[in-house]
Amino acid sequence: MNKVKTYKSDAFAAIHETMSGMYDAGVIDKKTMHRFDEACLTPVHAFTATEIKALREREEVSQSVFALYMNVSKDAVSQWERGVKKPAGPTLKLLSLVKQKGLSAIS
Amino acid sequence: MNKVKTYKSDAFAAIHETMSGMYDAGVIDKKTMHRFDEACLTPVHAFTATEIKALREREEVSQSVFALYMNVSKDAVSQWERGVKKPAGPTLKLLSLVKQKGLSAIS
DNA sequence: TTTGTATATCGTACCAGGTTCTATACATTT
DNA sequence: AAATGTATAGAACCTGGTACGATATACAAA
Repeated sequence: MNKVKTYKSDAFAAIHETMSGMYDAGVIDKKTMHRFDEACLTPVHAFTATEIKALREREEVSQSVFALYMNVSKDAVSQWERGVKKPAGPTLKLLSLVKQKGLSAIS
Repeated sequence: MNKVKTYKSDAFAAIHETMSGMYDAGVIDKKTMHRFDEACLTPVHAFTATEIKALREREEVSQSVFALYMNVSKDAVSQWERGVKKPAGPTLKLLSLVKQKGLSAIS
């Protein structure tokens, strides 16, 4: 974390570089830098079955196509929307990305 | 899939809208439209343990921070890089996104 | 009407990925 | 010397995701 990362030019990159510079300059410590990384992440909250279905229908795709984007089976999507299985971990992360940035964010 | 989606203005959106228009006009059928959706997705290939470690080090973050981005435990990242566990499904999708667009793509 | 396609539900069963816990080791920091 | 950050290691557990059918509906075309 000592070097300044080579980011694509977006808001996040700019802020991160600024923070990295502050760390390099000794203005903030590693712990703060770590907490900053946490703060930068999109919050990953749980999704209810109906929320997932609403999200998919907002994107106007079928369960099959939605499954393709998420890289899961169509059965998985069906089970999410019926409350049979509850997505977690990386799956929640993907759902959060779609909710906040749209399907194109993960295409 | 009948209506044209309200996309953010990027290349993918433009192409997708064009394709949707072609579908609405009857130029292409549903099957083609579906195959188009597949083609638009970033290919999700498997990752070896060393590839994952190299990817993380390219982004210059620790296993803990990388785990935060992926929304998994730090142990999970460690297991990936040692070949103990092999990520699949949604996890592979996230790794692919990071590889092709950088960590900022999933922040 | 009949046929075919696309979509979605339902049930079963299985596998393995991810979690949690603990312990160890090393380098850096204070 | 003590504390912290990073990474490895192994074990047991749980459940998410997969795969296989079968069923049902809606809609368009033959």
